[in-house]
Amino acid sequence: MSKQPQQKLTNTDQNGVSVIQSQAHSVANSTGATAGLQQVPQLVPVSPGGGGKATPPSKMKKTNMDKDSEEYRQRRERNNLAVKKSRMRSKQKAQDTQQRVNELKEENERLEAKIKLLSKELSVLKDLFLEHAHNLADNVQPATTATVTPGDLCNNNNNNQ
Amino acid sequence: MSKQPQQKLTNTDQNGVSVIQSQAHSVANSTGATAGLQQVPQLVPVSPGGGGKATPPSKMKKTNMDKDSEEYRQRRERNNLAVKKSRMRSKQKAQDTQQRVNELKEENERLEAKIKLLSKELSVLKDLFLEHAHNLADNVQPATTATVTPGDLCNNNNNNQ
DNA sequence: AGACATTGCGCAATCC
DNA sequence: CGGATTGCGCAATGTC
Repeated sequence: MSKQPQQKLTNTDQNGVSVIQSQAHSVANSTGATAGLQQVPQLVPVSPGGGGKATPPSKMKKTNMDKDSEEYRQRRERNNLAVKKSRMRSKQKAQDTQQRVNELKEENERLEAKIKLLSKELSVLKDLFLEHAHNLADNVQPATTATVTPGDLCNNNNNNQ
Repeated sequence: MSKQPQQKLTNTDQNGVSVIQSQAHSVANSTGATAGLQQVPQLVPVSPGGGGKATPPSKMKKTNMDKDSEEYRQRRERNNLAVKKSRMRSKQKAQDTQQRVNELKEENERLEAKIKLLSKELSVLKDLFLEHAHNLADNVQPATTATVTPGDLCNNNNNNQ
């Protein structure tokens, strides 16, 4: 959804002239408001100084900065594609991460439940032992007076998944 | 640190046609309105004759798409700000999510360790219990196959992923 | 050194 | 009307 008028000429290469249609109007270009004020200092590959490394042909940067250049267009298109891909991946990753959080949260709950269960079991068992110790100490042997039914301890571990 | 001068230059015709306009002008750059960089001046010559601009009931769409329009520039700037903010937030959120994953993973390990411990404890106690039961059984009825204690039901807690 | 990947940013459409 | 989102293209930069 969210479709917007956008022409996606997937011109898979094609030498010769075409595609590039230039519509003259809409001259909106130069940053009008910015009446060419102080421009940010552009970092320049200066360095030669005292004969440093071999400064390669210090030509102008990209002699063909011409947007008309076919090569330029080609590069742009490629980059646009790459950008799209990258963003898609990024988004996907974020989504995955979010999902991971959910999964981990779920598992955490599960584990905590299990801990609770085990703790309870342990507690019961310990009580049982204590009680028994009592009985022994009292020199009494009422067989199973207490509610010592091992069954309670055994019917557990019912969690799966 | 990665600040780069940048220039804007976009054109997307409302028609949906990607207009490629080429203007072989010099590489005049401007507007470095990049994050927290100076670049304060940004005023356009105020409209002469005061500002009694009555919003014309324009039926036409965007008659004033003029980039020169002060209003336009203002809107753009505002939007740019909003965009920046939004993106910042988005990024922050992603980061937080990632961190959450890490935290959850850590906690998970912690919980699992605890489970392991509890399980072990439980196991030991149960064994003790069984042993004791055996003793009792031996005293009461020395049957050979009397080892049919409920233990069989209990030796289970050893399953974890 | 060329190609693809990332990233910051501006623009415009759209959502709310 | 105005901020918030989002898709997209551009250019600088990073990485291989």
